Amino acid sequence: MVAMTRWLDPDEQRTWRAYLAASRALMDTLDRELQRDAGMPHAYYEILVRLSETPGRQLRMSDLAEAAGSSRSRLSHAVARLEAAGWVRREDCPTDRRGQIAVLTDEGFATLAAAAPGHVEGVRRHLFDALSPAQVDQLRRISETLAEHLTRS
Amino acid sequence: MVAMTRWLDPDEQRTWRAYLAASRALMDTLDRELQRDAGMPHAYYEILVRLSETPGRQLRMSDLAEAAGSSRSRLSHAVARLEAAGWVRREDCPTDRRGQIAVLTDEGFATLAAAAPGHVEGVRRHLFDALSPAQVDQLRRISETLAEHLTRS
DNA sequence: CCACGATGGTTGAACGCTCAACCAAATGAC
DNA sequence: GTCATTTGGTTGAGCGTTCAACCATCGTGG
Repeated sequence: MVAMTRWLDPDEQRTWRAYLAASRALMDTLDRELQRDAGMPHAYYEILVRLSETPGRQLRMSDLAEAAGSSRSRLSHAVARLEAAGWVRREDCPTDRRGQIAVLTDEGFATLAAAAPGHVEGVRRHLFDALSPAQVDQLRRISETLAEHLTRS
Repeated sequence: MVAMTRWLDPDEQRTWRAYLAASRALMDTLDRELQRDAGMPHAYYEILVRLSETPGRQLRMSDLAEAAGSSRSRLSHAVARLEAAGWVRREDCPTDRRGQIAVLTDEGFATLAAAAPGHVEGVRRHLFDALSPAQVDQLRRISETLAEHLTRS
């Protein structure tokens, strides 16, 4: 028994293409701005943000990977670079000898603090300024639904 | 005069983080599926799609870059790989000696045709199946607004 | 007609991500 | 206690993207 492909109807096509174009353009723009103004890609910025929000500004590698929506491998490479930049330091975990703890350094925090206003301004300009309050609400619900759906599958 | 940063309020924060998580998870998933099932990343799939929709299945490099939302450089590298795979062929442009035309080969078309059902199924499962018809409509409007806004700035 | 700027496209180096392989430590079964 | 499995994390190779530099050709003003 062959399952027929459930092709996209014209509305879905249009939606999917618009979504692709918009999300690519948005992330490309923000990534370029961040690279230009702060010397780091958005993925690295997000790692620093997650660390900065944590008591002690530190997190187990695994937890940090989960928080940043990253694979272990990606995070490992990323933290290696962030460490070379002096923004993060690695420490051994006292309770689990396999564990590593990534710690945001003062220099990393300062770099983040310097980068944040410009980046937030970018997010506002490129995303929120273009949408009505109702659309922002819709986008939140849609995104939460999708994120939920994707982690369950 | 120093402009104060217009920080995100809690709702906007939540929206932005949900959006980031969802779009990253969605594209990561689709990219992985496409790589596994068709041996190409999503960006390359999209290039083949654009070519396939065109009369003669060919496009000037510039036009193709625009259609695929890609930089010239990215496209140049990508087409080089697609050419090595035998899915695309380059031809000289008869009317402009600077120009290059990317042509989808029969083999490229066949590969695309083989990959499409699985990919479309993925888009449906991971995106449309999770959303109500109203949400799909909202997502389309939001995306079109954003895409428009981003190309104007 | 020619000089100059704009356009079309490519290239190579640097960088980030993915994938699979790998090691070490923890956990659980017997 | 010992062995197998799972978990935590790293590594290196291969690939795709970016950025800046570059070359060739086109179009235009003078």
